[in-house]
Amino acid sequence: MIEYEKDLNNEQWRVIEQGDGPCLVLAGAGSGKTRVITYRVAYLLEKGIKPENILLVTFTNKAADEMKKRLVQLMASTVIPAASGNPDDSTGHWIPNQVGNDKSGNLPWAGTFHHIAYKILKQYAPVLGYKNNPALYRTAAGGSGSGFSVLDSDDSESLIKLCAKNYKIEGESKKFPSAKVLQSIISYARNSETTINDVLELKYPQWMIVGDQIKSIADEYYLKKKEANSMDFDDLLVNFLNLLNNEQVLKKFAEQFKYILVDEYQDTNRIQASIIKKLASAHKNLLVVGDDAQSIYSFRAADVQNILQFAKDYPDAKIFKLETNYRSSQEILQVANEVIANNVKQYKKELKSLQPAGLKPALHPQMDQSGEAEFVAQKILELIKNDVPENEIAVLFRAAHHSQMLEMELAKAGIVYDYRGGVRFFERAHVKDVLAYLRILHNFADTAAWMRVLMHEEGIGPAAAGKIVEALKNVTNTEDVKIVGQEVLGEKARAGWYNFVRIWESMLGQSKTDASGLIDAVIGSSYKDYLEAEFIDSKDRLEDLAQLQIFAKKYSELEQFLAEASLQESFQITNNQQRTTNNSSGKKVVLSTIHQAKGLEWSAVFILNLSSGAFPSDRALREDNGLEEERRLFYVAVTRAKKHLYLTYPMVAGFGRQSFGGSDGGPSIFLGEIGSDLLDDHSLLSSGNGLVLNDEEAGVTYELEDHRQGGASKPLRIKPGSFLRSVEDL
DNA sequence: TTCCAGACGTTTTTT
DNA sequence: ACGTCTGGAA
Repeated sequence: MIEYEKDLNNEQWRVIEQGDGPCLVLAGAGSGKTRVITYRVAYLLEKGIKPENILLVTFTNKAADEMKKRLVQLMASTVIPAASGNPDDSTGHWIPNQVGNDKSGNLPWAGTFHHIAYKILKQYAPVLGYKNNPALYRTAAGGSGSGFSVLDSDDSESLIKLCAKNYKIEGESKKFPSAKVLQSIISYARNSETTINDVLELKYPQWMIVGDQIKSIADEYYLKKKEANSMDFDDLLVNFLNLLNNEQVLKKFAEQFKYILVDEYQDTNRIQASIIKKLASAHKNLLVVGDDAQSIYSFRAADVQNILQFAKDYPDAKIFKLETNYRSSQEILQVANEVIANNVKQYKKELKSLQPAGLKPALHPQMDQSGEAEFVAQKILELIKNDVPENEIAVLFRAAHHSQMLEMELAKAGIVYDYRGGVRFFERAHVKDVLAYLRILHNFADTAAWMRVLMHEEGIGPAAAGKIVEALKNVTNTEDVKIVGQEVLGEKARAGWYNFVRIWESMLGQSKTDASGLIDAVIGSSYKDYLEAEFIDSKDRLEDLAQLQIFAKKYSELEQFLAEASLQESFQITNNQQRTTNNSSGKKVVLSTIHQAKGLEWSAVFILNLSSGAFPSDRALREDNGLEEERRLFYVAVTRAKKHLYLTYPMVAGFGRQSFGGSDGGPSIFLGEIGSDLLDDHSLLSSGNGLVLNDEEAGVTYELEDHRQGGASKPLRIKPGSFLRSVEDL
């Protein structure tokens, strides 16, 4: 019998034991959802289901890794019959292989939608007409696969920019959406399975006038991608779905995946739901887990309707609710419950805490952003002194740049922190540069990569690079590449071209499958000189490239390496090491956007910048259902906290940036949705920049300094007992 | 055509 | 405050 039963409560156990057929699990925040999924998989394996017959889809790579890790741990301590894996001969215990090594067959397929799509498309893309220049493309080991490139959003944006050039001029009005906007319009349309017109109407009404042009650009972009033998993130999903429209392919995979589990179902979009429906069509053993209250990815076309309508899509679905919360005190949950109750479209859930009574969440307005940062730093020191470990403390914020002030303050206070977010490793310019060199070798038709590589050379700009790319289309062997530039370029650009040829030749001197060796060739070339000449931080950049090389060593196939780099996979570098300093314990306070904090928990959580304009962000409010989504975001933030929750906001907007992103003064409307009895409200007891109030001495008039306008600070007066929410109240 | 300097507007979130 | 874009000079 299963030994791990004792870890579970009844709610959870019922889900794990549920029989076959479609099933929806509404898992409230902190209800142990990850545990339920991993235990369910373990349970299936124990029943004798083979790993390759189980598909586990997660939303992020991080989540996939986490699940695999937990599964390995779980399985290591559990007796699994021979049918499902490789039992150790002597003990009969299942011996897990390395995490992520799914060739072992011991772990089920687990990954993001994009990852699973890539894995299958790698094999079947030729069916959809993707293929590399056969004269140039040779893979080492038998050459399966079509050698397509995966474009990340940067690449796709620059390709779109190329397409848009021709249409911009035609538009009579001077205004035209930027490549970035074009990309998000095109992408949103594909992910939501709607037309460009629909998207414009819904999200970008101001661009409806150029709808026809945008449509043409989208068509041209589609062709360009095809020509470049490339797929962007959306193509991975769309093509995967198309592939499943092929009877034979569908049969193979629908039969293979006897059990399908989808995590974070509330964050799936239309295409993803369609894919799942196809894959589950044969066996119908589909378990989706999610919390509609935590749907925070609508900007990626995530559609809450998927989870809200699950029972309609799968009429015989069983529905379970997990409402026991293991994480937070009742005081914290009450705040979360009360705020989320303002949302109309949702499943009603009442989170029940298992924790003993605790502290009320505290509200601490501060004079301005620096006061807020100072306050947080001081409180963190206090918490640490009271034996809350550093890694049990997190500061969460709406947008990445909200943390700037705080970072300075933490550094001053000597608090070590770990920043989640910022420019991700594979998105750093120099990393992308080097990858581009490898990409042109792997997929000769990869226009985006060629442009990137060529434009680094002196004298070669967009025009010259474009000419070369055009000419390369007629080239059929690697030797002829060298003479292309001579034919189409003018005097000035040629020197740059010869320089490129030198790099190209040194790459050809390496084995084509050896990513690490190829990176060597690039780092050893004039690219290094370029880095050293152009950037003060060239040392850091070269260090990054060394890291990239170490990472590359794990791969025996160039194709696999490049794909995983594009999909941001299996590579967690300690982000921005210069932003942290070493301390002996290695424990660090976490700074994170709320989005990235999903699924995590800390003993103490600060939520910054809860001011109107910043959170909910003005921008989001302009969208349909924007307010409800922001509210869910707030809900996610609050439910990360186990014991201590601090809410702060600056009463004055920062200098000079009132009109943008930052706060425009006054508290977030979400704070107003919390009953005052639920909060430990310090609105009258704030101590920030020059602001010292004490409401115990009622009857006195307090003086405080107004630091707005930078210069001469003048005293402000406030009557004791008045409700000070923002400086405008003064 | 490229390159540079100054103007501009800009920021939510992720695969 | 920063990165991207535009317009003009080389």
